[in-house]
Amino acid sequence: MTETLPPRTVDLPAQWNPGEVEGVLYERWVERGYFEADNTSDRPPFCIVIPPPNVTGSLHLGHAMDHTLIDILTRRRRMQGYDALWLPGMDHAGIATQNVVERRLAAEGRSRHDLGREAFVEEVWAWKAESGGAILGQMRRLGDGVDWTRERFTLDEGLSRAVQTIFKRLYDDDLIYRAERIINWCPRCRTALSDIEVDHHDDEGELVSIRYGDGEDSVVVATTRVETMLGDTAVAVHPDDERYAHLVGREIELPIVGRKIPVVADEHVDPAFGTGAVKVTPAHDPNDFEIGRRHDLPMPSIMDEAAVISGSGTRFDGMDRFAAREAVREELRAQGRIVAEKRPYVHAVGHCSRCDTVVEPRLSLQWFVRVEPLAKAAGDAVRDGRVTIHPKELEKRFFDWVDNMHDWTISRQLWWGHRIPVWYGPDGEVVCVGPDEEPPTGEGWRQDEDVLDTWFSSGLWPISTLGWPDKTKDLERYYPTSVLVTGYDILFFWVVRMMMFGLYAMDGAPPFEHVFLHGLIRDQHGKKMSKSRGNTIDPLDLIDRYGADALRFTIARGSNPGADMALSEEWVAGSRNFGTKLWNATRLALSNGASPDLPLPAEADRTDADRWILGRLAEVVQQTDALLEDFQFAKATEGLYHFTWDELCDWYLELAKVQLRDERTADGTRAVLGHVLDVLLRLLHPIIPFITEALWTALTGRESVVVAPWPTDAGAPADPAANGRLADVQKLVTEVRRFRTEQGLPDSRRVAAKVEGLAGAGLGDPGPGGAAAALRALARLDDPGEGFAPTATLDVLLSGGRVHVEIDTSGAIDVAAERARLGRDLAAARKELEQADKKLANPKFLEKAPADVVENVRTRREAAVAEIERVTARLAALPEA
RNA sequence: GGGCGCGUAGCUCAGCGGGAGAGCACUCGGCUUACACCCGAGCGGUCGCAGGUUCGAUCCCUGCCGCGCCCACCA
Repeated sequence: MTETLPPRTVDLPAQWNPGEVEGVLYERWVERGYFEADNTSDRPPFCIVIPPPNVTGSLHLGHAMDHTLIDILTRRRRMQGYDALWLPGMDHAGIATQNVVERRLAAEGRSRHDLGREAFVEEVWAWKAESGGAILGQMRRLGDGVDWTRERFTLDEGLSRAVQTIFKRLYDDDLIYRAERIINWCPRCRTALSDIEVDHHDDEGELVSIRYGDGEDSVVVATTRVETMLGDTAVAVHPDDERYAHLVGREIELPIVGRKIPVVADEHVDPAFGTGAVKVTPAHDPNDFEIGRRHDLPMPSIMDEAAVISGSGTRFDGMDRFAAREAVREELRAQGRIVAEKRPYVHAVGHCSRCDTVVEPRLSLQWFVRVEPLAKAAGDAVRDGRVTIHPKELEKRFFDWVDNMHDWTISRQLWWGHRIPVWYGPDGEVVCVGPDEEPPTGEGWRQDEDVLDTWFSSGLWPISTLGWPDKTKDLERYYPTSVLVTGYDILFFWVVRMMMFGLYAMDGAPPFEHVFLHGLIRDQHGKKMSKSRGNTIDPLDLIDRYGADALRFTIARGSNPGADMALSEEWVAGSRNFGTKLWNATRLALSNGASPDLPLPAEADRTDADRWILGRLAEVVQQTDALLEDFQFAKATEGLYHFTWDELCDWYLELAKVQLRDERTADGTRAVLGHVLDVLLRLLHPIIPFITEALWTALTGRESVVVAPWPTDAGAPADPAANGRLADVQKLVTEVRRFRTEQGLPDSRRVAAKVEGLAGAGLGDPGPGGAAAALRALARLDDPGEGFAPTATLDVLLSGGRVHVEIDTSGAIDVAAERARLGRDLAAARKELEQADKKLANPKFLEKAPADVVENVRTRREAAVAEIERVTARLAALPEA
């Protein structure tokens, strides 16, 4: 037995006040340099790319999720001895940013065109500095260890250089080209969009069939976009379509416009759809454009950049496209050319993903990335295992996308972003300027007006933040980065782009080894959060009211790989409650002198409860470690939650109270408690850093749990015999409690009881760690005294045998309640018996099922039989109601 | 139109071949010297429907119904 140490004096307030403490702890960690990486270190590197928050005004739950999960991974790695580096990012060129400023201007009745390019860019910078700084400051409240200083995220100069470098390389490799193509055009943003920035959803439109030409030379075509007929330059039919064979090669007259247009034969036309004839508007439809190219058709554009009819040479010039649609249709109707109409006609229409304006396919001169070789490299990196996607189910989506990706439109007709580094000379010269080259000067030279897609620069994040294109120490040490954590919704936008550029720029080395894709946070009913629905939750508000740890714990606990999570305030409150529970458990332990510095009792001196909790601890350590390694945040968190609450607090602490009151076991219990809490707090630290810091430092007196080692080997191997006895004690206690409740005995009232059969059931230990002591304390029983007159008896079947409890309830027992309770037990046992009998009566089951399964059923049957016997006897012994 | 996923307790979700689980909500009883942000006990489910495979199916297969997401140039 170890010598008794005086209880440690502790300074733990009765209450945990996250609002007061979290910020202070965070500042302390920063001051002590815990979050700083050291590229000269010989520790293994752990580098993580942080998704740039979209600057739209405030922190939202998506960011909170990214940062919480990233911080969990990183804190664990630090504890494991890694040299961890964050690559925090800001979205530099984002359309969202520009949109915010444009909206602000619009509110004042102005537009960017009133300001001019330079003033507008200034405006955006100002806004970005203000809001971006604010957002990043808000991030700190989550406790992530990111150095969010201005210098860190404003890598404008470096990023510009990286952008220019990669552009030039791709251009020289013929992987960037400029061409006139049909692209997605947003008439409101007045810019080109890539495919991915277009959302398709079903809209109610109309399908109008129009007769072109007259008499023999007439054909009926159907369209959902009547107004585009002003730009028609042909009618196409399938080459094998006999109905129209006679028309191919002839010309028919286009109504309204009066132009003669040819009928061409093209494989693209589906003879089974509609009339089998299709109008061809090469400048306003991607398919028609292809047909136009194959047949060398003219491609007149009949709309301007705001989607207003223009240059058609008709009276419709100057009308908006939708107004023109009606006007043209009515004109055709007046001419008797409308053959049929279907309205509403529901069909998919593309919308600008940012402003929801209906996208207009538009023929224009744009810059493109020739995606095929880059996308193939990205696909191969996953196929050959250089990059792993978690969860694996999302791999297919990744491959489908990467293997079928169209060329990427990278030019944007916006003012905020990286300018395309191409200069045009007075005689048609085109010069792509590299980062260390001087752009040509002189009369008539001008730079391309367009800027690059935001994802072009964002795609460079893992390399540009490490100093690329220079061969820096950071790049050498931290590339490829370890993990990318982000929502599955930007897999294609961002992840794929980073992979394409990273692999290209770094000669086949991918930008990260693992991609972990988390789900989206939804409201309590699983609905998408949106301002219009009014179901948005402000993470800062939650942090204010419940603490950052509570929000982090909630996010971790709900974060099943690839699945969305429903978040409600109740969940956050529940997490806060967990923190409080942990706090109070530690307070109890400390006030009883628990410490991890005390030596664990020798094997032989351990009580069953000690053995059980130490065994469970070892399992929890092993399990938590494995789950976090596999990005299973929810399971890891859930496991810790149940261990802490259901096992440690509900059972071990209650049993420990008994052990602490007895000299023989007090010191051992202090040691076990101290040990278990020490390890548990370290396991929980990545998830809830603040409260664990406060508790762990109080418990251990050491510097900080941030730099404490991650537990790998703790507790003790499981002791099945002790576990079995403890399970019996738990069952015994629960049965007595159940009986008490049914009999309406308040918990506060201790009742006298005589317990027999403990020794026979293997629970004969009379000491503080034994069943009798536990039963007295946890089931609130007193030893029988003078004049003990039992009024009720209770039999409990345990694995080791039957225990008989006689209880003095000081009065008649509630027979009806007792009958009801026993009745439920009997029903359950009979059902169990029935199921077991059914199986055992089946010869095929006995023949084919594995031996252990059969054995298990037999055991259960025996238990059921014994239970029925026990309950029946009890029922018979009860007085008549 | 193609692909993926989901339908398990009132709600949100785990479990995914052999005894139906958690949190919240609900009912009853308790301020038992860590904790009422708590403790104890309990109620609650033909595991979407119909077939099939199997000794055995919530779990595997097929079909259907309902829901969601992603992708898509069919007028």
